[in-house]
Amino acid sequence: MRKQKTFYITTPIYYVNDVPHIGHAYTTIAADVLARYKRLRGYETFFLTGTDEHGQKVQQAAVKQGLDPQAHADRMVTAFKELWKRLTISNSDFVRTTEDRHKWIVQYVLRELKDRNLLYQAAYEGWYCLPDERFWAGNEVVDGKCPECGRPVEHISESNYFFKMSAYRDRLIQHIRKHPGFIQPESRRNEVLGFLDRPLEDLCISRPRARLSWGIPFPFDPDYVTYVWVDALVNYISVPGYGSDDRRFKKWWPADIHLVGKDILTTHAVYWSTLLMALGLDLPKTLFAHGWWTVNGEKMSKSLGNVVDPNAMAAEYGTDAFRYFLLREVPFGQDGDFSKQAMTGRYNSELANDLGNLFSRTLTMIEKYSGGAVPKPHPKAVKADDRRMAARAGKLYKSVGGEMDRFAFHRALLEIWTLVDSANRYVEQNAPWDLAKDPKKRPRLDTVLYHLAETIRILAIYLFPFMPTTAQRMITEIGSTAQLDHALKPWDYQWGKLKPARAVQKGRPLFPRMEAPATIPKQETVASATLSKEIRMESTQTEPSLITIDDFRKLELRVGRVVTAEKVAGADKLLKLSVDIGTETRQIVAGIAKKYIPEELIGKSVILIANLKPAVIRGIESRGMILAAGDKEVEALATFIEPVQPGLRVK
RNA sequence: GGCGGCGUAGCUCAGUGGUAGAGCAGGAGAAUCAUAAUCUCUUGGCCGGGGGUUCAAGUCCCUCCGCCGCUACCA
Repeated sequence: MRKQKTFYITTPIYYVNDVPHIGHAYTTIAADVLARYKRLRGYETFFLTGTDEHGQKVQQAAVKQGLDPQAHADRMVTAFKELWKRLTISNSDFVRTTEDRHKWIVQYVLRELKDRNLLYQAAYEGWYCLPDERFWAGNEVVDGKCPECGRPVEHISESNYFFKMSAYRDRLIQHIRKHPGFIQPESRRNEVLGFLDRPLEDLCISRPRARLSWGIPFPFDPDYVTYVWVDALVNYISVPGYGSDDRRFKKWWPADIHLVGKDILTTHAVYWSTLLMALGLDLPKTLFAHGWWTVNGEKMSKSLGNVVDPNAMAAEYGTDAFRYFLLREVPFGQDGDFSKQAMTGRYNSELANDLGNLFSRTLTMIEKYSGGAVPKPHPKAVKADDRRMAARAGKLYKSVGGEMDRFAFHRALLEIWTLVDSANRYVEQNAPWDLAKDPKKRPRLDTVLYHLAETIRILAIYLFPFMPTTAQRMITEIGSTAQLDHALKPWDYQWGKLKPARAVQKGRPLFPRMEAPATIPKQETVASATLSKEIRMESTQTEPSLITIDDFRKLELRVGRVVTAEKVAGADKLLKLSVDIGTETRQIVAGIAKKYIPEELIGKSVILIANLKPAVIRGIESRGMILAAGDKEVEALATFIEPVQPGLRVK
């Protein structure tokens, strides 16, 4: 008997310091798509996700809320579990690092490392910021101050356990060179190799209990808890049975793929790989680092208040449409931008118009012209056009499979859409409404309608990993009894398997068209973007990055009208402006000369911070500041949609 | 600073040394089964600048400009 093919896929376990956002959703959805795809193709699949619950930040967050760390973690875990349910995530298990089954194995791993003589005790030295309870590397410290809070740091030395990571540097480099697919995408692989070009140091894997108690105790030294990364990474082997169930562990390890965000690639590529080497275990077959999402072109952050809530998106667009967008919009591995405009654009044109409408028109025609049952095709009425459709559908098995196996989700969807597009063209070219007018053309009409129905059945199979609910609906409404959350037989993918004569059941549109979001007036985005930038600067000082309305009120923002503008001699970026703010005319120096020529600014309304401390720039006094969008270079001045009086308060 | 990558249509990007492409957006038309959804045709490029190799360069080499990523022990 042939051995059952297996597939083991993981997401990172998510740190419970944060509520789930689009980044968490992205990784997990991608993993779910792969898991469903593999199951459909007959692989026994183990799909693991979970939560990482120990460590300093969790402890701090819990203390802040007056909670026990475990209680805090319990609360956060619910948010993740509920989100995965809502996003139809089909994980096989959900691990929490606070569970005994995991803690136990982490201790087993530590003992194993100790027995193999791979641990030693030494002093960990570094600059420590006491209020932040955080270490900083020498090059991160700015003038002896903490780069995060600006308070002085002290050089301290504490005893810790170190893992002899440095010993594995060469082996790891060799492994990465020998297995080009180990780290993907290739650019990330190069980064890791670049990282390994430099000396690799040993890894400090303990924390003194006196400083941090929320962690897994060292089994052989009660004064220490385990460094969270070691704790967390071990989940990939603790759950499938390392140290507890050899047979099960052999079945699943090495993992086929660890899916991670690009921010945690190094920890996986280096810490995890060397730990596995130390334990004498195989490395995972693939480590794939995907990109990050920005929102409306901006970095997502709490202080900007633009964090995308996956729950809200699923509620607004539907889970399947949200899943589709995330995987279709951006080549997997690259960064992407999320915006409601882009989301709605793809939703309407690809899901509602192309796919949803194809489905709708097909079912309607079967109802109208065929009494509501899938007609039987007539062999003699089959034409070249039909054979082309069947051939196109047949090609998807390989082409979609190839792209999926390369983790090129957007290309897999493009492949699937070639069939959607062909089907819409097929409808136009064969015009069933014309065939229906002539009873003699009945065989041809039946054949055309069957081909459309069968195309939909096949589309549903390929769409299932991406949009499970929609795909199953398509299958059911077209009159098939197939269940897509099970492995299909190879012949199920073949043309002609849809049984005729079954009644179709047309339901609500798959994807009702949506109103495009009103385009955000440019000025509005600009103003808020620039404002937030100011706020961001301040907010890095304090722990909760939100400001209160009172903080905001400290800014005296006023409408100004530019009266004169001239270049500042000897400075290529500066303009000297005089700005009418109603009660007076202010002289302001602004760094906008690369973008605007002085003449075109005269008469323009701008937003001015009126209570900014005056500054002297290039010997010219500047009393205030005008708002503009841009990071390093100014891209646009903030102004107003309606004409406004100078001096008016902006709030 | 070091290492790596990118710069092609309004936007997002594809492009093995051999006549510059797709999707979206824009323009024109056809059709009426369909969620006004579809289908056909179409406008639009000093391929970042300069230099070189070659019969031939978006593609190879050099250089400049611009943008981005990595540069570990908080997760």
